[in-house]
Formats: sequence, structure tokens, C-alpha cells
Amino acid sequence: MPELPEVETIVRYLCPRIRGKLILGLESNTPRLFRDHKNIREVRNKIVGQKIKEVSRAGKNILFRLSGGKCLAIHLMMTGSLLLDPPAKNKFTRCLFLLSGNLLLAFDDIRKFGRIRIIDSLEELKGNDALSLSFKKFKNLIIARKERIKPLFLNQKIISGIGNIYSDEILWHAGIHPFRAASSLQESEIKKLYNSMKKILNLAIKKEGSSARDYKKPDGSKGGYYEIRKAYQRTGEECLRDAGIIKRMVIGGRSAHFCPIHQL
DNA sequence: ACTATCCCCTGACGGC
DNA sequence: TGCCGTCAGGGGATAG
Repeated sequence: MPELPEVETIVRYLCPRIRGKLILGLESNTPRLFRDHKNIREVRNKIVGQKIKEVSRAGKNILFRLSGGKCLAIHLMMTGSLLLDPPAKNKFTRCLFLLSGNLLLAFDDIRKFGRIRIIDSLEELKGNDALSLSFKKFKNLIIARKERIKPLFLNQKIISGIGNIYSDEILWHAGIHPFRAASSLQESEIKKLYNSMKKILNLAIKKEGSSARDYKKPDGSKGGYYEIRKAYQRTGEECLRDAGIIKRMVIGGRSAHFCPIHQL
């Protein structure tokens, strides 16, 4: 489940290696991947022959800025991964980009939830990226909402980039209960939440993401955050801060893992 | 505006 | 061995 740190890791890996390359071809047997377009041919016509001018990130989207002015947006959803120069195609390879310099970029995705689309400009995806959010903006987004804090963190339209792993980790670090109404948070708690958000996301980037299940870097290697997580998927285990036992509850169809003692 | 539920899709895993 | 139910959870749709 690639979230902001995983996507950022992928972008940092890919950018110096494919920037300036030409897209020579696109192969895919999974039309669903291009569900925002008529068919694969339409996508191919729009991108083949163009140069990748920049690789960047917006929330959980990987963005290729193309020489023609348009932009290729790749969303890995839950099980997608981008692999550069993969050893061989496998049954989960849904799409292949042929790049100049004899480079092959594969999009693998077990569950076919991923999505690739062409957008007119980067502006279309500019949301409130968790890492470029100022405290003032963050606070205003939080206090305006009656929604509970955990689903708020998962809502990409409000704060983009955070998914189930890091929302649990951030709330554990900040000592905030996932069911708290956002509008009930005190100024000091919002400050703590903001600092925890930056701290956890930057730490996870440093660890190159969490390989809980399917996530891997474009060279096939794994990230190291999962091994140092404090809350996510630790149901029944001891809290690493106090004597609490990590509890699991479902909220909005997602599982929240938290410590009932220090998360209030 | 908020909440819960279902759907998309496939693999892992536990029970029988 | 193999069949079945459950869980994983990003995001969109929909009903209440």
C-alpha cells in the first residue's frame, strides 16, 4: 500500500534515471489501468515520442511531466509497483514503458486497482500535500471539520499522501485517539499532530517506505519502516511507550490500531 | 456535512 | 488436497 513515503522513494529513485529519456513505446494487456481514457491506443498516441522532462509526486500520484506539456499520472493504489529494468515479465506485469537508452519500466499490479492517466497539467492534482502543508493551513483544514481525525487523514481531498499505515503511526506518535472529532482538537494537540505528521513521514522516507505486503522500490528492494512501526498491525502487542495493549477498531471501513492508554 | 457499506481484484491464511 | 470465508485497504459510488 504505497503512501507518500513509498511514492516519494520511488520518485527519488526514478527521477535521475529516466529524466530526459524518450518514451518509445507502451504495451499493456490491462485496459482497466487506463480507465480514464477510451483505450490504450489513445494513451499511446499521446505519449509515444515524448520526452520525460521531470518526475515528481503529488500526494500518492507519481507524475511524469512530458515535453508536450501534458503529464502522465500513475497511481499505484494498493498493490502496484514500478520496476525499472525488471529481470522478466511476470503474470502481474500490467504495462510496459519502453524508454530510450534501452530502459524498460514495468508497472506490476496484483489486484489491478492501479491507474494511469494523462492530465493536462500538474495543477489538476495539486491538493494539500501532507509534506508541503504549512501549520496554518493544516490547522484551518482540521478545525473546519466535524469528521473524526482518522478518516480525515485518509481523505485525500483534504490532506493528500497519507494512508492507513501512516495515519495510525502519526496518531500514535501524537497521542491522539483516532475517533476524536477533528473540531474538538485543542491548538496544542493540532500542533502535536502537525509535528508528528512531518516527523513520521520524513522518518519513513529516510527508511524508504514500509514493505508490509507488496510494496517494493523500482530496483525490487524493500523499505525499512515496517520493522520500526509503533501501532499499525500490532493488535494485541504491548505499546512501545507505556503498558497499553494495541487495540484494533474499524472506522469508515478501515482498521485503526492505537494504544488505549496514551491516545486520548 | 458526515457515516456506513459496497465494489473493484487477487493472494494469504485459517478452519474443516 | 481443496474448498470456503475472511482480511488486506485506495478510492469511487451510493444510500441514509
